[in-house]
Amino acid sequence: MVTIKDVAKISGVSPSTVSRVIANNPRISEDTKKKVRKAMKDLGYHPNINARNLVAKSTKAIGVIMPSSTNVALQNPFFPEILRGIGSVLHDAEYSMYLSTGETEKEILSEVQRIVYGSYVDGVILLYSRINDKVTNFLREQGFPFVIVGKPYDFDTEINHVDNDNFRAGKEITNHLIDMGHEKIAFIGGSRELFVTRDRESGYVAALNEAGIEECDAYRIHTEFLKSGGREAVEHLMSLDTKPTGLVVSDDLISLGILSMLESYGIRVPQDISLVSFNNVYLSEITKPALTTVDIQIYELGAQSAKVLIEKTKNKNEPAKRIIIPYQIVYRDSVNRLS
Amino acid sequence: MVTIKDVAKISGVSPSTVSRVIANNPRISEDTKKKVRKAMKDLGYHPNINARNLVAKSTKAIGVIMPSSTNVALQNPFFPEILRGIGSVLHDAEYSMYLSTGETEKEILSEVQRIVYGSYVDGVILLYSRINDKVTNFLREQGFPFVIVGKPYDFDTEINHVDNDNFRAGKEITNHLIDMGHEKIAFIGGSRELFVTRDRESGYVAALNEAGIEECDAYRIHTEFLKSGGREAVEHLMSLDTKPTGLVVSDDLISLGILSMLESYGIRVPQDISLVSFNNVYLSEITKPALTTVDIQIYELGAQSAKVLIEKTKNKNEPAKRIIIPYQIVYRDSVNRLS
DNA sequence: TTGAAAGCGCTAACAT
DNA sequence: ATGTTAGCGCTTTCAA
Repeated sequence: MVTIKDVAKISGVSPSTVSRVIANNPRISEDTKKKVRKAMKDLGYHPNINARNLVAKSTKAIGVIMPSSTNVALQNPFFPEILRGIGSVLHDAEYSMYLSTGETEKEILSEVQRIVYGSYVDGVILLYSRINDKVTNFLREQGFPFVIVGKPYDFDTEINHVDNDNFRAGKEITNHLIDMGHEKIAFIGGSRELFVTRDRESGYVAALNEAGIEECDAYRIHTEFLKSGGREAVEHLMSLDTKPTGLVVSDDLISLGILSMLESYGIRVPQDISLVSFNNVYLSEITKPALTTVDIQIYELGAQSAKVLIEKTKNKNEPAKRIIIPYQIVYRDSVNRLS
Repeated sequence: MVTIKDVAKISGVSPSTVSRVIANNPRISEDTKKKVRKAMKDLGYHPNINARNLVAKSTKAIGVIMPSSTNVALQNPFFPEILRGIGSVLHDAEYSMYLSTGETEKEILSEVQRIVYGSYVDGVILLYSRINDKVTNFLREQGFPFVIVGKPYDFDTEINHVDNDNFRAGKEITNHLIDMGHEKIAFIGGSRELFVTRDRESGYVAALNEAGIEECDAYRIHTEFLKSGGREAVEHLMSLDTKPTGLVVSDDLISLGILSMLESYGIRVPQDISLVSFNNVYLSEITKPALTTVDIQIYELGAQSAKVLIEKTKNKNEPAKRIIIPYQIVYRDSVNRLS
């Protein structure tokens, strides 16, 4: 391994001068810089990150916590896309990304403790937000820089987070259905533990209320992701006396399952029932019909969270931020006007 | 920060003894170990990874290179799943994972050089395999431990790789179509640059040949992923005088697009045309119809590659391995017997 | 079984 | 503008 000393020897300066050249210290003459840089190149020198981190007490690395699990919901294309957003910002800032996947909360917590205590990273991005999350609590207690993609279950003025206005989005997309003449509108959401689900559902309820449409419990369904859940939801809805003519579904992935179930039942979208959903994952474009859905800008969600976190790691006094990424409704073919 | 010295002071031993306790050195008496461990716990001591790496000249970390890009193909659920497989093995081995995403080959190369030269990681997993890849070349020249998920374009006896037998899989799934009475079978694949595409296609061709079915160029289509590509493929195929009755599609994601296009044309699957594909991403279960597809065991692909790589980093003399993960055909509803 | 001392590669006062 | 020195937290000879 080529060290700073080798470079120093070859270029006839001291190690500290080499170090200063690396840091591009302005008090080093251009001449020496040139000389040293040449030596670095000739020798193929690259700084050893561990030595540097040791003294700098900073790693220029961010930990990303991705709740992996056998649950297929986490095979969501959401993740590669948000990683892409994070990665892009980190790359520009010359930070690295440290990815932790863990199945259980306990596993995740011990991972996080390891990387925090061991100075692996300067900050952490949480790609999930659960009610009463131990990881969040730990990070908070440690005063360690972190940011949540989504909404913290508590202390939301103290905790950095990047989110959409899911309430408003839920309301707006429901209103779209109402504007198109629908009144019997059902909501199909994922786990109630997740804030996204709750917020989107509240928006849905608010829209109904404002429009003077009575909401009914039978129209609000929570399902685990995908196939089986989709089946139950559709079966339940279709067993009702007054069947809905519109569906607000809280995730494109769930919509896929629903779409498939509806087809089994010979119910056509949008002719027989209209459907809107959330995320605008690329899949929503290639379903039949293509989905009218809320584009939540996943990439941006990732990019902004990385940006906020880096600021925070650089300046511990940076106040906690809440960043709301604007959404946009993408109108496609899954909604019909009810005449 | 609590250091080894603090622990030493509290427990009344020397720093080196503490270090030995951490390493669980057998020559330290159980008594001292107990004493030291208590002190570590009381103080909340955690080893500083950078200091350790610096002297150990090993990081117990693996770099994973994920070709991110705006190309939606990379929003493939394949990635979260393979990361899950890798993460699980790394976690058990107490390794950490560095994730690098890069848009261009140049960007990826410089990332890889940075983490290799800077001793960020002990080894690298490449989540892609391109023809004449600079990154592969670099790693090979450096003699740096790495493994490719897929097939190396060259030196495949010298390079660790974990792959499926895509040729055989392609042949077998095509044979399934043939067994079901199909003769006019088309192939729709992704980029020809990718070995997966090539191998699966070769398998398809081999099956036709063995069955004495003449292959024709008009039946072999290569498309970029998803929507637009799917459209062209279907339009082309349906403009033919003798339209195919069977389709071998090289990726579930492409199949989704194709399915959607076919439906636009009023062509029913499997009544009018049968379709088989590859990967068995969870989506293939919730399409209408559910897809008959090759389960390539994505999780296993990731887990095994991590395993091989860790072995290699621990023992540089470990010979290069080629690991073939068995596949399995999952029969669902997208194929009809032709009578 | 334990301690003392050196050193991993780098940065950052403090000198000059 | 550059060199000298100390030290980051840890592991590992070498000595006892």
